[in-house]
Amino acid sequence: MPTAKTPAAPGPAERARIIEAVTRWFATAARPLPWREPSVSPWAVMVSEFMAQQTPVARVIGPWHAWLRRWPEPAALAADPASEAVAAWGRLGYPRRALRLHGAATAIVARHGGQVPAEPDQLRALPGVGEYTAAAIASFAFGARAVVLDTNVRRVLARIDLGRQYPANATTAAERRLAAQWLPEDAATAARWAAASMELGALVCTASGPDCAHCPVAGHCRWLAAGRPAHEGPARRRQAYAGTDRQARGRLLDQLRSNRAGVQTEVLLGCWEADRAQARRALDGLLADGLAHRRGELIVL
DNA sequence: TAGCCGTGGCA
DNA sequence: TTGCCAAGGCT
Repeated sequence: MPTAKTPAAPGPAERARIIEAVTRWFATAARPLPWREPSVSPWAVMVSEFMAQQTPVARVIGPWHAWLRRWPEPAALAADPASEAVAAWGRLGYPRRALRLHGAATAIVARHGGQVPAEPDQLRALPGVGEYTAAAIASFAFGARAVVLDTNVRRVLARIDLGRQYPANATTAAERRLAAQWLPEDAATAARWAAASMELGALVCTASGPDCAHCPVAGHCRWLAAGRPAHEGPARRRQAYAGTDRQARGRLLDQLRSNRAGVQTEVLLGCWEADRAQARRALDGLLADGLAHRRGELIVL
């Protein structure tokens, strides 16, 4: 057990020094992600944010390029059927995001003249855009001052400011207030801090095996100073996957993606042999979600 | 609000 | 091999 005592939380002056150090680190250590290029459109940033929801950034890069070649602006995507978006989503996972991105593009055409809105409230109203994604688009695409609170930033703040290994299971109001305290007044600095603190969490202050030896703010971290105490409280629940309805849905959808002309219901159900009732449940779910459709005797995307 | 919703890489 | 976890959102 750690014996070191947790130092006091950083005040405004120390926060400013930490922000300065992290943004300076970011200037040299940032990954060259294509959607960070100054020339990319808000739409391109938005696509990257949808794809990166719960998906490792490295896996997003290829599909992101292909997506924007095919649909360089919201109107182009909105003009195609949603099933094309689901097919192009490929194996990124959580295919409902493809449906939502298509819905968001449609809404952008309907409500915003085909231009991605800059206002967080208008972004937040789009399908698939929650608190995080709205703030991320506002910040990264428009340089706005927004509280960008993703899993990386939550972990960084939990360690630096709270002295804890992990944040709570779900984002709390207290966490949002804390993140707001960290937000620099100046919009440009705030946007840099948002990107830099996320990158620190992704590259250095990782969930498991954080690289404190190379952390630019190791000297300011309450968790490190306290001897890196282990997480207290209930273990973070992880959902099982093998053998679940989710896996069955994924299997069925994979068949539909590779057979765009359609698949006989019986053949489709047959690709999940383990549990007939579960296969049926998965198909019903896909149909209900609009990820699959009946076309005569066939099931199609 | 807790449970759902895919997929794959890595230790 | 098995478990962990990754730029969340929705109900």
